[in-house]
Amino acid sequence: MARLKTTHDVFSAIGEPKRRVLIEQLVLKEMSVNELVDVVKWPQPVVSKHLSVLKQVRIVTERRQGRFRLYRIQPEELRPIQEWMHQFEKFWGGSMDQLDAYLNNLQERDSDEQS
Amino acid sequence: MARLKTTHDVFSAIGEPKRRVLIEQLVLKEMSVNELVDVVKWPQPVVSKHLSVLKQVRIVTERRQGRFRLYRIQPEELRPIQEWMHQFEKFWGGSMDQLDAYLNNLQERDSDEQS
DNA sequence: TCAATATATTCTCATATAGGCATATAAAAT
DNA sequence: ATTTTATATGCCTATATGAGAATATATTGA
Repeated sequence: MARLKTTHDVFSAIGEPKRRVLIEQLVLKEMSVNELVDVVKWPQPVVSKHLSVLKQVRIVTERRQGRFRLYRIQPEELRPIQEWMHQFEKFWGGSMDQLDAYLNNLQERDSDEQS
Repeated sequence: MARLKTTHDVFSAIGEPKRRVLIEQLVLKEMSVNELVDVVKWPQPVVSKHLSVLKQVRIVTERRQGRFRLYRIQPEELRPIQEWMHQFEKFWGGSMDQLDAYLNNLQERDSDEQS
């Protein structure tokens, strides 16, 4: 037949670049729709519609507070993606890049505390 | 205006479930089109078309060998996704699941060597 | 050369949106 | 009650594209 709905699949949901931008903002902090509009500079309905998709796939939740609707990320819902990515890790740089990065980070933090 | 092409974006490319299935197979080993058809049981043109998209975004490369075309995964191309996912790791299970797993692994290997 | 095999391409159709615009809804403030 | 503020919805259009069917292309073999 034709294409399939992206609105019920986490993988497709993050396939849309604007939705990734919204996610990147909401990772930083819970925000209202107009706060997001201020940041991304898209028309409010565009933001609301993408949020609606993200809400349907449960990547975000909505919390009402007076006139505002506060959107918050639900990182657990993105786990399937992380898990799907595991299958590639064995190909990557000695297979332990992330660990290296993390250890380096720890070291840097240690030095910071000592200084 | 309207939607954007997925054919030039790694994130959108893996948004399509059938393409993820093909990737999952090609991670295991380089395969020809008909080998893939045998595995997934879809019409050959369907497989070829999805491979074409994956080739355009460079997730796979094609190598000709006689009448066959062997497709091989290019894991580096999926790195941007892995990197994008990093931003969520701090939310997950003590924030250091993967590291914990790795350290445990190291320890086990140490014990093995000692035994 | 001709047939067989392996794969890509073209054409068509159905459908899923992304975004624009206008408007509806809902809560708060006056 | 009326207005203002915050957000969602509905309608419309353009376009992307997944899949089916038929066909084209390319390579090997007889």
